[in-house]
Amino acid sequence: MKEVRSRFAPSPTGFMHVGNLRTALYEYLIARSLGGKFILRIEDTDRERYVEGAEAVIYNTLKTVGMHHDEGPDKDGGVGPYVQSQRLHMYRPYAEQLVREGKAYYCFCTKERLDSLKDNSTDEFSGGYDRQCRDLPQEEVQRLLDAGTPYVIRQKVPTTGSTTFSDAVFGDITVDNCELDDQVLLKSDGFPTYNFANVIDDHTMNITHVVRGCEYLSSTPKYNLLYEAFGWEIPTYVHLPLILGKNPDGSVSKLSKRHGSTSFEGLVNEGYLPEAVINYIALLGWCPKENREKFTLTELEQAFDVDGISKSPAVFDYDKLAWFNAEYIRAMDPAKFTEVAMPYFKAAIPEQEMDWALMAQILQPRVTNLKQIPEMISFFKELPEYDVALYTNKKSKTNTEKCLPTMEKAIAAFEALPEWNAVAIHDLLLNMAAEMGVKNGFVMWPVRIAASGTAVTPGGAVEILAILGREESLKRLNKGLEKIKAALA
RNA sequence: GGCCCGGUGGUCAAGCGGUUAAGACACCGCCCUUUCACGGCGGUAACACGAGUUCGAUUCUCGUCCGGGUCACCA
Repeated sequence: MKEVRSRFAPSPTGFMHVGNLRTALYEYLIARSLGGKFILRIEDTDRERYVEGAEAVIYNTLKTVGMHHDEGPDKDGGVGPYVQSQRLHMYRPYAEQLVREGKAYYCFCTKERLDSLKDNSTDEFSGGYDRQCRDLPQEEVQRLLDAGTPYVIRQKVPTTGSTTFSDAVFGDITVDNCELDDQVLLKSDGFPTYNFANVIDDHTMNITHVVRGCEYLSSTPKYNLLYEAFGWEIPTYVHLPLILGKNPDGSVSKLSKRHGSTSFEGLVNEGYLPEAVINYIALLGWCPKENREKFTLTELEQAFDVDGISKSPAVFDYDKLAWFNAEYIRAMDPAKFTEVAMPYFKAAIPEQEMDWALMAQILQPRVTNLKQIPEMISFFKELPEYDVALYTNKKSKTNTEKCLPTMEKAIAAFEALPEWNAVAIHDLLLNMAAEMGVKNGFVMWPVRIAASGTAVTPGGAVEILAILGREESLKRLNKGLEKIKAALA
C-alpha cells in the first residue's frame, strides 16, 4: 500500500489563524492515524503579504502544540525544496508540456480586454474568459511570441460534459464543465497561479491527501482536470467545514477578529493552554467514535478518522474552550502549574515573596484561565477597602455583631500561635469553632473577610492567612476588628 | 445572479428507516462546603418548512425557506 502523505502549506502571514491550525491538525492526524508522513511546505510567493519573521511563527506553533513534521524546509525528505519561492523554476516546464500536448495554450489578451469582458457580462451570463486565444493559428502564436508580446498560459478546459470528483467528507460532487473557466496556469510574470503551483507541488511531493478548507470545494474540479491532463493520480480530497464566529446580534459569520482572538498566539496570550486549544479545535468539525471529549494529541493520533469529519460549519465557542482550559489546568501537575502561573503571580504581586506553592495550590482548582489570576489574588498585595456588610453571611449565621467576639478571640489566639503555617492555623480555627460549639463557617467567615476584604477569594481563611504571614495577617484582622467596632458603635 | 455545499436544543454534536432523539458546554435548581470554584444529583431546551416513497421517516427523494462558499494573471 502506498504511503500516506499529507501536507500543511501555510503562507507566512505572521499569525496562525485557528482555521489554519485546525487544518494543520487534521492533516497531521490523517497522516499519523494512517501511519503516514506529515510534510510542511511554506507558500511564500505572495510578496505583498510577506511578513518578516513569519516562518518562525509557523515553526513555533507546530512545536508548541507538538505537531512535528516529517519533512519540511528544515527536514529534507528528497522532494524539496519545501519553500515555494525556491521552486519557481519548476512550474514553467509543466505548463509548456501541456501546451505541447494541446491541453493548454498561450493567451495574449490584455488586462484591459479581460476587464471589459467582465464589465459587459450580465447577471445571467457572467462566464469569465471568452477563450479568444484558445484556437489561435500556430503562426499567429509564434508571431506574437517572437514579438515579445506578454502572455499567460491557460488550460483548455472541456466546454461540454461534466467533471466529477470525490471528496472524503462530502462525497461525489459533479460540476458542468461549462461552468469552468480556462484557468490561468502561468501568469504573465512567469509565476504560477496558486492552483497550478499547488497541483504541481502536491504531485511532485507525492502528496496523497489534500486537506483544506471548504472554500476550495468549488475550485476542486479544476484541480481534477489538471491532474487528468497530466495523467497523474488524483489525491484523496478532504474538505473541512468552515469555522464560524458568533456575532453580538446572534448571527454567525466566518470567524474573524471581531469575534475575539482568532489566532493561536492570541489565544495563548489570553491565557489558554495550547493543549486545550488543540483539544477544542479537534472537536470543532470532528467527532470521535467513542463518546468522549478529552484527548491529548497522542490520543487524537490514535482516535482520528476521516469518517468522523462533519459537513456543516461549526461556531467557535469561547465558553467551551474555557471549559477545556479549566480541565487542563486542573489536570496539570502542581509543580507545572506553579511554573506556568508564576508570571501571572508576579504580575499581580511583583515586590513580595510568598508561599507561591500554596498560592498555586489554592488557585489551580478554581482558575479557568491563567489571565484571571492577577485579579483573583490582588488582595494579597493590598487589602482593598471593603464594606462591613461583608461580615454578614446567612449560611454561616453570622453578622457584624456576632463577629465581634469571634474576631477578638481569634486575634488573641493567633498572637499566641507558636508556629505560623497552614496546618497550625487550620487546627486553631477548628478548635475554636468546636469550643464555641458553632459551625466552622461561623469562625472562618469573619476571619477570611478581614484577611481579604473580598467576598470571593481563592482558597479559604486558612490558606490566605498562611500566605499572608503572621504580621500582615494580624494587621488585617485588627483592622477588621476596628471596622466592626466602628460599625456597632 | 449562476454554480456548489450545508440545516438535530443557545453552542459543539451522536444518530445512517422503528430510539423515551445520546453526550458535552452554557443556563437553572438541589446537595456538599470555609466564600467562590471543584465534585455529586436533577432540570429547561432540538430534528427549518411542505410534499412524496414507505406499514413506518430526524434518517431516502423533490420543492421552499434560511445559512455559507465560490465565480481573478489573490493566495
